Amino acid sequence: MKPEKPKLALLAGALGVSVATVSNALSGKGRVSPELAERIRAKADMLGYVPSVAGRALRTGRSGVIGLVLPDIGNPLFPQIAQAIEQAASMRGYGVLIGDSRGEVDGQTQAIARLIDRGVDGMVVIPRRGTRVSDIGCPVAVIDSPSTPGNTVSADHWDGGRQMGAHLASLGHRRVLLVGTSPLSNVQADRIGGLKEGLGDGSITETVWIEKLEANLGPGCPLGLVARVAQGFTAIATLSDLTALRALTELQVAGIAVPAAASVTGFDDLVWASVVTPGITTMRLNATEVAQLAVTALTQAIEAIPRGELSPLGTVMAARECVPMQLVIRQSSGPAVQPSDQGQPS
Amino acid sequence: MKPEKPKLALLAGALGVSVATVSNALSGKGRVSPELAERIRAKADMLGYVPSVAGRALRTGRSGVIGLVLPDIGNPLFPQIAQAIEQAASMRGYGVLIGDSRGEVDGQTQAIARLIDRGVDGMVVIPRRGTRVSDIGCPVAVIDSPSTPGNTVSADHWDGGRQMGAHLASLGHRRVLLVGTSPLSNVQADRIGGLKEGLGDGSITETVWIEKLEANLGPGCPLGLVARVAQGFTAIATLSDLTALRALTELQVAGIAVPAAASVTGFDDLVWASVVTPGITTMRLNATEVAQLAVTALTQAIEAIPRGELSPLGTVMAARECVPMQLVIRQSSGPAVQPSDQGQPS
DNA sequence: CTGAAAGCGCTTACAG
DNA sequence: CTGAAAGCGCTTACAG
Repeated sequence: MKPEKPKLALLAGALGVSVATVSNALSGKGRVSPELAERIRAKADMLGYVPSVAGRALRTGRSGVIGLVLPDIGNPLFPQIAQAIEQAASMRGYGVLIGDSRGEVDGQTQAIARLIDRGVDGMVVIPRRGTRVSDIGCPVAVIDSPSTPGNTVSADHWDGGRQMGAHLASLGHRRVLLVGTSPLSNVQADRIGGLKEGLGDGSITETVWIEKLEANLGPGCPLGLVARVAQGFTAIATLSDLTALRALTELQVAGIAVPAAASVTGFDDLVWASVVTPGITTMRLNATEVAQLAVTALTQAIEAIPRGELSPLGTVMAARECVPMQLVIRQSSGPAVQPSDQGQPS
Repeated sequence: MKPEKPKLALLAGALGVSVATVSNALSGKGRVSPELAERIRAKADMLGYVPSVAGRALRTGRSGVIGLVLPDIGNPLFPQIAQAIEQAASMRGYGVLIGDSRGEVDGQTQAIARLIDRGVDGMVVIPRRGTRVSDIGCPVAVIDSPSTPGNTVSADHWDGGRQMGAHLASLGHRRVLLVGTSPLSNVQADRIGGLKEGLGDGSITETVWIEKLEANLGPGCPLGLVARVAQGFTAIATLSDLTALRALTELQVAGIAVPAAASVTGFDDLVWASVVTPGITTMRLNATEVAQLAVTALTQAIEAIPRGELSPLGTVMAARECVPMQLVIRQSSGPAVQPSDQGQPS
């Protein structure tokens, strides 16, 4: 039923002009009289002509595809970022090829290599903790934290921390437990720094790294928050919504009311933050904007490469951008309880 | 520094043979003496030769890329599936292009069209609720539920429900509240059916659809579970881990101990199910196996198309496969409380 | 067993 | 303003 997928030659034949002219008309390179161009465009639409990506790629040396390299699935941010990247890319006419690191240590390197072999024009990489993206033969946009050396686009994790710290301080919290997973993460380090700044000098903080805790007590061990609250901590400021969830339920089960007896906060505004009771106060990450910046910077870097040249080794996009995070206040944070306890922090 | 990316001609030149022979040797089509083939392979490895996908695609009419069409981000299953698909595909030499439906109604159709225009050889689609994937011009593998008409690969959601129902029945639960989001979902309908079967005739169930509840009470409204427990329901069997989380925290905040006073179960074993206290009893979905089946069926369908032919309209893979789900018992389910209440279910 | 040649569908100097 | 021709890097009949 459906007619053969139309090629350039078919279109040209149907119009009685050369393929060169059709190509020029459709790519809008000028060189064609307005009337003819219009006729050609109309016919192309009518026949549903779409240029073959293979033909174009072979001729131009550009695939029109970018790669998206992600750390392993552990990061629940993945869906938002992936969706946002895809949307931003397709608005600019690029496809997005998945390059998953699979949680293996050198998975990232392999994923990058696979993408290069597939001929991507460039890639967006969200590096694994502690990894640096070294010179690879194509433009790269890195999404990480502002304190990452080199050019990256990121949310302003430090300022997000500062906002959250200020929020807690304004509620009267002076003794705050900070809970993260790994001190090696640039993102988490930024958040911690901002949190301390926002809480101000009058506050006492202590930091718990789950990775270390679990190395001793086993995965999924209790975080010992009940004891911490007894010690006088009035707020648990976590560095991710997943940790916040863990903290929230650990307290609830022990009969410690949130936020009446202790506040709990998260980061990123992931799906469950708003679903849980009480809703989790968190910092929203605007994935759409981060993706937009990354893709814009990347495609500009790609398109800046002169035709036919290979990209300079280790091209990294020129941008260094930072988008603000936004405080989302829900019920899990409230006024600090009166200090009714004289225990020392251990 | 790095040498030019080697092309076939370069390899051939370096070895003093024709490009045809190099091509034949590397593709293992026979036709080349074992010794020569070995020499060619060695040289190719040494130079790091990787065939240009564009050249190959143009010549063979195959892109070596499959599309992955996903419903909007709401589905937290996304990461697992995407990762598993990518892995299965790359094992078979295929790349994976993202096609996100963006949550719009006709986003799915648009995503499919974009992928076709990009020249994918076939695609895996996880359809939006109620959508049927109609004839599109390439092979398709659909991941949905076994009760979806047409060929699909899926987890055995019905049997998963049955297992969960049996688990609850064995703990003495006779009055179980079923909580899902939408009755239009094939997956959820299967799970409900299985649940009822597993609970057996001796049980009373009632079903709550969050979509309807929220249409009246607004998004994020309480599920009214406290009242249900007072009515004598001893278990809340939800159809997803996100709903389980919502139920769990709603009960905890009201001081209803889980599982001492009521059990809560979920589905899919998503990341938070094991992080929360108490851990959520759930049915694990083996995304890796589902993806493997889908990709295998898809690539077989692709490779069954004779060279140069376009795929028969609306080719759908031949397979209809189903992988079992696995019960994961955690602390959120326990023995039913003694019936101490004579209220009628409303 | 090996090679010369054609051609996949485009885009782009170059002529006219 | 328009067209004829070359060529991007492969694979595949077809000859030898």
